[in-house]
Amino acid sequence: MATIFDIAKKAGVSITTVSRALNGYSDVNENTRQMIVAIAEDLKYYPNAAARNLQGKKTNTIAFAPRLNDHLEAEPFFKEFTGVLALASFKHDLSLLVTLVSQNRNIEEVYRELAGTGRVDGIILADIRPSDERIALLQSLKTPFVAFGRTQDYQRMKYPFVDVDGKAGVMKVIEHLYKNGHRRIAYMGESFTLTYALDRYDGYRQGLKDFGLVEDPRLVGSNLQNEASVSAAVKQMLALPAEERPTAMVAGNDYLALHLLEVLPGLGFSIGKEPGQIAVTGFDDLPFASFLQPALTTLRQPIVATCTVLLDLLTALIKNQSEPVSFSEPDPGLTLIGPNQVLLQPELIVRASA
Amino acid sequence: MATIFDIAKKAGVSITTVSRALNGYSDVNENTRQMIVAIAEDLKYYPNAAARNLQGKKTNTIAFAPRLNDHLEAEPFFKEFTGVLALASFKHDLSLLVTLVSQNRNIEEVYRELAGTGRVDGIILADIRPSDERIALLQSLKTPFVAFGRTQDYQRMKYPFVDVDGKAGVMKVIEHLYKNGHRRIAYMGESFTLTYALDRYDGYRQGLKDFGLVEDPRLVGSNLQNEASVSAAVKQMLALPAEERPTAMVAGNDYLALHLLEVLPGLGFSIGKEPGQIAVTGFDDLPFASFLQPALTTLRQPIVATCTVLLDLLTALIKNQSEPVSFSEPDPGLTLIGPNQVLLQPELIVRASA
DNA sequence: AATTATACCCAAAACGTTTTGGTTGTCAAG
DNA sequence: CTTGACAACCAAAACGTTTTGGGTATAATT
Repeated sequence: MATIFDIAKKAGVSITTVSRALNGYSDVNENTRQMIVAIAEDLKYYPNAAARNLQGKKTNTIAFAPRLNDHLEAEPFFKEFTGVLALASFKHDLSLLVTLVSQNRNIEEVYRELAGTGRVDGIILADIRPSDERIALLQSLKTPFVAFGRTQDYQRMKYPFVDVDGKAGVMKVIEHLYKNGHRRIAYMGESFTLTYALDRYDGYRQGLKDFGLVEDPRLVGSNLQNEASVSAAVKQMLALPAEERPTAMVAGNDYLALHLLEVLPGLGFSIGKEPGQIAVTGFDDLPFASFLQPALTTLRQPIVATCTVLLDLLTALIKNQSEPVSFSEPDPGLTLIGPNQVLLQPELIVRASA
Repeated sequence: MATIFDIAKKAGVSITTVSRALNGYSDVNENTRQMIVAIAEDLKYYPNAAARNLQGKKTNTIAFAPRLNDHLEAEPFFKEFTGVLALASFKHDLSLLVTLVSQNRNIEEVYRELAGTGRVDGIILADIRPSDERIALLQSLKTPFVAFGRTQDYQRMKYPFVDVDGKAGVMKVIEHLYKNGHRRIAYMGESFTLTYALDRYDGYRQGLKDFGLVEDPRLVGSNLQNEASVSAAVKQMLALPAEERPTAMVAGNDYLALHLLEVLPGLGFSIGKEPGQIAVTGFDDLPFASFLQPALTTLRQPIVATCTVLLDLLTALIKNQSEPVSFSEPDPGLTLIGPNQVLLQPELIVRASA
């Protein structure tokens, strides 16, 4: 690999001049520059990223460092999200460093290593919990970062994030179901360790309240993560006396909804919006949702918009523009709920299942 | 950020000793080491990655640098693949640097930058073409790399790769169709710039030949990439006299098959394996394939096995074990067709559509 | 008592850049 | 003829590690 020294020798100038020529400084003669550039091309010179970094230059790389969930229920969403984020980064001319963080590993260590040691210019967090140590850590490290999701104390902590309004989303679902005549609506929830899961459940409770329904604990499943647990929860609910059974089931994500579609027919229940059928809804609108049988009524998570805004925020922070930025893809469902704190609305996609 | 100097000062030793203590060398007293480790923890010291790199140390990072396709037909596969690769890298304790390479950008530049400048320990290529400049380039740079897919001259070039045997796969499909009575089988192909696409088409031709069928150019679509082009091709084929029409359509990937499922009913044709219906097959077995209506008969691409083997090969190369390695997930469908050249068999998944 | 071995430590070089704080020479203005 | 401005260049420091090639005690061996 050719270095700046090789070029300097060949050109008969100092390495300073080579560096400045290549970086477009004005204090080098145009002829000299052209000669240097020609030699650099000839030698196939490309600057060593590590050396450049060590000088505190930008890496043009951002990290995506989600905490890995033990249950891989969220894996399809992870793949979708990562893919979209990679494409979005590409549009900003950034590389994406994907570093998964295992649960049991020392969280602080991982993020300090990412933040403080010149590997990346900024970090995107995901899988935020109601109370998440990582926020304060990254703030103290003064690394540009944006979270996908928020903690409970987001107002006080004033960190930048993008979140999808799961609560409002599920409330829309409840409204939809209520208007279709449903009065006994069950909630099939995932593990409640992450904020978004709680948020969606919150939407369920608020939705019921708004329509004067009371929450029946027997109609709430939690910590569901695979077909077995869904099946168990469903059986319990459907063992209730006919008039106490749910007529609709709101799932915390598309995968749980998918399991419902698999389990219910086996128990002799039909799924759909007709009277006598059980209505089922999901959350995310993953690519398979529209192909399910019946097609799944769900909330579409605006993944592309999310990634776009995440990157808009992060690149602004990296450039040290602490002021709120304007977004490259302004969205009707976008609200600024604080400085650099963005809330996006999921879209209710009504299909055949509810 | 604390540096090695801060620790040295506090401990009253030289930076050499700090470095060696932290890196587990034997020439430092156990008491000294413990003191140094304690101070390091206290100061929340984490070594600067750039500095370490500059010394030629490993980065524990590998790059995934696919060439971006202009048509995004392959996008769902890209997402799936990237996600699985990230998870696989995680299991090897590696970070994954995703760098998309745009078509029009100077290819050489990108890969030289990745390879020569200490950002990553190795590279995974994808979207290989029959003749692909990148292979020779990376070989000349002496960077560890593995390709997903192969060039035409893979025997001569002797570079490591993992490929899925698209030719054998499609041949299996043809056999399946033939045995179900089909004699007029159409092929709906994507753009043929990438090797795998040609390979699949090759399987189609060979399959026909094996069963004594002759290829009818009117039954071959190429360069299909969206619903419109699929629709046009289909209409042309179905405008043929009844006895010359295809009774089965083999698509080059699941997305094209999906388009077929959308287009055919609108033209008054039913899809399935019954006489009178048109049989449709895909390739990839993306997550949605089983949910299509009718469920798609397709070839399952072993993405997890592919990524596992890619990483087995790459980590071995990084460790300088040029010898073929043993694979952590030995697969029945795995063949070693050359040193470090692995071929995996796709699995025929028969569902309702054919 | 002199030599050798061993344990422990360190100064300086090296990695390849960018940045700092100059110097030198030329030309125009005074 | 002097001064100042400007263009063009450069030596050295800096970034934070690891590695090289030692050194200096102390203990063990002759």
